[in-house]
Amino acid sequence: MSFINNSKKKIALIDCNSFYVSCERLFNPKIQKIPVVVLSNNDGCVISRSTEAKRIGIKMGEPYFKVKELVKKNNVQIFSSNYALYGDISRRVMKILKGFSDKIEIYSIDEAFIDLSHIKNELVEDYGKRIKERVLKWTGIPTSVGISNTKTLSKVANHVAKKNKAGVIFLKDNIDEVLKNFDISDVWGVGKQLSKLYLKNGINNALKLKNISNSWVKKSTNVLGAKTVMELRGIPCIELDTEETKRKSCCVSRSFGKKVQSLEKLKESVTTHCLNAAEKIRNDNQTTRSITVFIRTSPFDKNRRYYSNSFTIDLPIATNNSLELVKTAITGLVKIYKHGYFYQKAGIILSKLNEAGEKELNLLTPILENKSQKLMKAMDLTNSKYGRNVISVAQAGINNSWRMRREHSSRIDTASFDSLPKISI
DNA sequence: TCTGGGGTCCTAGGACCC
DNA sequence: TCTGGGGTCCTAGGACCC
Repeated sequence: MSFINNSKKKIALIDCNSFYVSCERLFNPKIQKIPVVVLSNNDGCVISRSTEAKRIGIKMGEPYFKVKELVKKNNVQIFSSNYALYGDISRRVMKILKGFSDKIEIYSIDEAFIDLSHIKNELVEDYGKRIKERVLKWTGIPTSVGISNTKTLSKVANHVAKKNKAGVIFLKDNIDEVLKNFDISDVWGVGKQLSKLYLKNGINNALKLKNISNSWVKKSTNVLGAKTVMELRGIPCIELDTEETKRKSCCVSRSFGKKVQSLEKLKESVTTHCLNAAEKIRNDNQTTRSITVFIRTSPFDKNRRYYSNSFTIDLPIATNNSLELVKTAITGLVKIYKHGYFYQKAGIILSKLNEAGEKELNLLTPILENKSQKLMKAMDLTNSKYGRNVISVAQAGINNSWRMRREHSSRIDTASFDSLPKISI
């Protein structure tokens, strides 16, 4: 029997405030104090809001067309998302965080857990403040820091820190008081379905969830539900994942700027997605043994019949060859395409990913691979040098009418001096 | 007119085997 | 007419996350 002393464990969650908005603000002094929102791909939904935008009632995830009035009335600045920019800023933030603890889990583009167990209790809040200050000073990105002894509690602490002036909370005493005022649906790991279940049973805040009986949770939910409860009690159940593991699947999909009816146009988009996915896994030195293609009409359109379908094809030999993947995906697409529908989205998923170079036993592989590998390498090199999709395949089409809308892009490029704000003295 | 995209993990159930 | 039990592996679909 072994004892793990968890009483000293301290996990910090550093979360960038309104991350995408903050990134846009770095390069645009005029939008510092006014309401700003960033839209999802295709200018579809609101996915990042400044405090000012939250205050005037723009909700997270709301479709853009529903808030257009509000936007107009309040002179809200709108941006299409620019993931190249956000990814770049994110890497800079994470690099700084790594300087504070090598036990770090980069949890998403805008947040990371770090282990601060080595810092004494009485110093840890100050340490959190130093992290926040350094990230702000070196990147310009504001963050909130929540510290407690499990990941779930540090999420709670972070929530509280976001509303707190200092922006840093070490949640150690009065935990129950905080949990009592913490909405059940805001608890990490409690989504729509679990919320519904808990509310039905009178569990409407985090404290009630913490005090629920073990047998009830196990019976009514699953292991994840039980883990959340334990974590609220201060017992670490969700380990810090410090390994930088490679992805297990790779999905590329897009909604269309305009609804698509023809098989030809669907082929163009599926081809484009395949090329991008193949490039991604080649970048990670991976190969795939299974490709899924899917298409669907809009689930929101009540006037037309809904159709959604997918087709998965297992590949006899693991590959990351663009041409081969395109060919396979198209045969799948043809099987599920139905004439007469207004398609809204298409995509592909590569799964059963493996490390490339783990050779399979097949006599033909070496000869076939050599030639195509050289072609792929040349393609990737050209595209990274001269811009994405400079080299493509004919099937992907050009000037496609189905491509996504992106009408509010700031077009900021961190590799270009032109993007820097100019100061006149 | 207009409603994102990319992941992970878990579970139930089927296929298969001895 | 009677028709086991237990194990593994795989997959699709659901729930959750940001």
